[in-house]
Amino acid sequence: MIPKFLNDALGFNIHRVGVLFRRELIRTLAEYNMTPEQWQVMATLWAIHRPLSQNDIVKSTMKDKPTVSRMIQRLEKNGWIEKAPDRLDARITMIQLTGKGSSYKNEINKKVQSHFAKIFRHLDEDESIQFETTLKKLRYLLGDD
Amino acid sequence: MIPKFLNDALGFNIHRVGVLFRRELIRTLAEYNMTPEQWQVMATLWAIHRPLSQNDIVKSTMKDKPTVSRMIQRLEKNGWIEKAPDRLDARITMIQLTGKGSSYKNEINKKVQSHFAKIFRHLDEDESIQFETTLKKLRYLLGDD
DNA sequence: CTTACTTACTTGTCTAAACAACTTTTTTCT
DNA sequence: AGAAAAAAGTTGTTTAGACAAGTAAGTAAG
Repeated sequence: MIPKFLNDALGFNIHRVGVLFRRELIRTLAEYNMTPEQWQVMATLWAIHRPLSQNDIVKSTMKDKPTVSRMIQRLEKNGWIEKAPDRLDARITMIQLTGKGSSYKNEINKKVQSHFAKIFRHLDEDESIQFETTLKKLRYLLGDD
Repeated sequence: MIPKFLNDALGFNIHRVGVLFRRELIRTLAEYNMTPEQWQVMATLWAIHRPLSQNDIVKSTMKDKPTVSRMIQRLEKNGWIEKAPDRLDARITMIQLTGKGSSYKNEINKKVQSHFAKIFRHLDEDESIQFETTLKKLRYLLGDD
């Protein structure tokens, strides 16, 4: 049984660390005019190597449809991606990287990687693994599939 | 569907758990027409037992001045708090609970407590403590005072 | 076939975070 | 005392999340 004060502290600290983490990432990505959330979408496209429907992006990013819809509009406006209607199903909009979108993959990912690494190199391996395990358990408990 | 490197990134998981946690809290608080962020401000006022300046709230909630300014406007509009100018320093706006704001303390906090408890009772005590320790270390590393 | 349902996506509204720029009031410095 | 700096709040703009409601296209069922 976890003491009441600890429950509070856990919820509070998770949120607080998440906020701090995001704030640093904002500054890391600012020079590319890209937000952490947009990076998340780009990282998915970079990883999968093929066009994805908006709905695929909804599923893989844990964002809702309106949020993805508007993020896609902004990524398109900034020239990172482009939309193409699906040939077989007119409801579907496929999203693919532009030349610019593809070309920045390594540069941006390298910066983000070192942003992550800068923080986590201070944790030893056991601690990282344990932390990760608990996070994944929490994700599961919170119904994240 | 989530790219593996992303799924494995600690930073990503921290954020994801934070988002899931907040989502549940939104539903817990919806019946009071209160957001998790507004609850955070109310919880601070409930805990301190005396009026706070907006700047005190800025410091204790890790939010910036514009965010707090507008949150205070909404909390006031919904009758949870009221503003009063400071007698000695005309720059300062003191924030205090209304009767309504005070009266809901126990009811709302109880709901939030059980929201937290529902998740964390699945972690044993050692795991909770280790997790908490790592979170605090990360907060420190991220420059949170 | 056409009515109903489902899927994919968009639009609108509200709240919040980040950042810049601003006003007003107080403090500091010379 | 007067100018400069700092502190406390506010306002504006952009992005994002949550939720409700909508459109358009495809599927299923009578």
